[in-house]
Amino acid sequence: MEPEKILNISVDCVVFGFDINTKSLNVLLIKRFLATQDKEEILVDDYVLTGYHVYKEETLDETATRVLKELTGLTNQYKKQFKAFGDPDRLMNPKDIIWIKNEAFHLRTTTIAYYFLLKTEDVDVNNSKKQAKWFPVSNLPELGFDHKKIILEAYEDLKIKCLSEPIIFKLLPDKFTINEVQDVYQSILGIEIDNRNFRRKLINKKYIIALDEKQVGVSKKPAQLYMFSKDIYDKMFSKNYLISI
Amino acid sequence: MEPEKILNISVDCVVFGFDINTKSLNVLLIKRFLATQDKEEILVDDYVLTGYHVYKEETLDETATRVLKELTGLTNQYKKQFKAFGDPDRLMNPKDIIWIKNEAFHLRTTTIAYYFLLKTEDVDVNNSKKQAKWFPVSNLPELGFDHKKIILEAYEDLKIKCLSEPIIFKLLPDKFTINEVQDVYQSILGIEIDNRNFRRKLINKKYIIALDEKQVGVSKKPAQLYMFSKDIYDKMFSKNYLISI
DNA sequence: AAAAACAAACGTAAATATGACGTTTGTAAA
DNA sequence: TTTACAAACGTCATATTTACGTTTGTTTTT
Repeated sequence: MEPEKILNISVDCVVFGFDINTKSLNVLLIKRFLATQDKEEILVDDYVLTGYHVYKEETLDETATRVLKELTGLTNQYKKQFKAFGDPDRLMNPKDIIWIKNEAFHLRTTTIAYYFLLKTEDVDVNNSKKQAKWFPVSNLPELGFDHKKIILEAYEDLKIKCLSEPIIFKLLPDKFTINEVQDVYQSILGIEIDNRNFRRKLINKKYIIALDEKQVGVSKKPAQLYMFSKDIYDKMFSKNYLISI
Repeated sequence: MEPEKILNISVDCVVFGFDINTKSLNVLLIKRFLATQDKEEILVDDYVLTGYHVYKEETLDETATRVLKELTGLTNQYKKQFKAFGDPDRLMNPKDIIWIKNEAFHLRTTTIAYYFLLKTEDVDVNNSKKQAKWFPVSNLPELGFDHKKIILEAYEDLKIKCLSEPIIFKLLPDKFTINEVQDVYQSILGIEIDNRNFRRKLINKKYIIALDEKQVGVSKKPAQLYMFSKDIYDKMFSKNYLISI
């Protein structure tokens, strides 16, 4: 006889980090643990996203924020809820059978998936209790559960979204060079962009502000630093949508 | 003492229908019923989205498809899962207290929200058991629960998405005129578009095919009919994203 | 001190797209 | 026939894009 199913809601977080040195878009993953009925923890040789079930008095957003903080120590990072995954058979692992009075119940876990955008340099990977590690999106390790699917859907969403909103700057430090912005686009979209045209286009945006500062400590001509002005951007697009039908 | 909470997962559907005659983007809503503890049904004087809880062996997509079919009889319509709503206090109504052995439990319902795109003319509103009715997005009635919020978030998503993907054609018959396409954009985005420029732009798209047919039964010069070729569109954008950084 | 290396930054010309309009055309109804 | 009117076509100035070539300003090497 099939065990009864008990509902469970969790949040899973795809943490995207851009590495400005290797020019690579990465995902932060942890080693997978299996908890058996006896609460013993067994390390399995693959990686998973971090997630947790939603607490009783918590909103979904709050769960995501909490999960990120526990993993990275960071708060106030850009996050987006992009998809819920709730197939009845999306399970799972021995932990998903719970025992009530000697009767087995299957947990059916629906997960609300979020992605975060931040800089790899902001995360102290070694300080984490969780054996967290960065992997390039283009070269993911073996992944547990349906987490590969979740990462790829987050990535697709990011690709589309970064073309219609200036979220790219969440992956860069406050002060950046034109070429660094180009690096992010190239890395996310997997394309080559002509630097001269890209440069002109970006500099002409009103919301890209040239600072009175240049790079320091580089062994070539140091590049001009810029910042992104959210204020100006918001004013420009407050009412009208960019029409490019 | 606070009653314990029991989890529940539902799907709610925002059914968008374009009315080609009134040139209006509408939402299909039903009168709200309240089921009390005694299973008596009380009609409340506001409207709600249609939704239902997710069956035991159902995927979320299947639930959405089922809900749409029960409401409209239609299958194979464009649908998109756009957001999960799961605030702990997002409910509620008397139905959301359930009684187990004289003990009250609160249902905490997380809803996975979908929107559908179709033509109002495809739905026989009167045939529906549910007292379904179309309302313009710009003039919604009093809405129950957090359904106004859900509709508005669906609408925002649609506005952005229709500028980056050709989903607009899901709101139109297979054969349409240029002006009808313009009507849909104007209605969704709430803007005026210059007809001469719009026309030129649209006709130049390779995936807009002129048919050997014209409108019939109109009392003015009958317009040329066109169709959208998904094949051609997919080939054009199969690999590369439209870069407009 | 001069030269080399090299990314940063600037420049240009042709092709294409856009925005803001005016004009013609084809059909049904008067 | 004529009229009404949306459908459909046309034009021109400006802006944007594409595809390249060239110069500049540091640091490192000679």
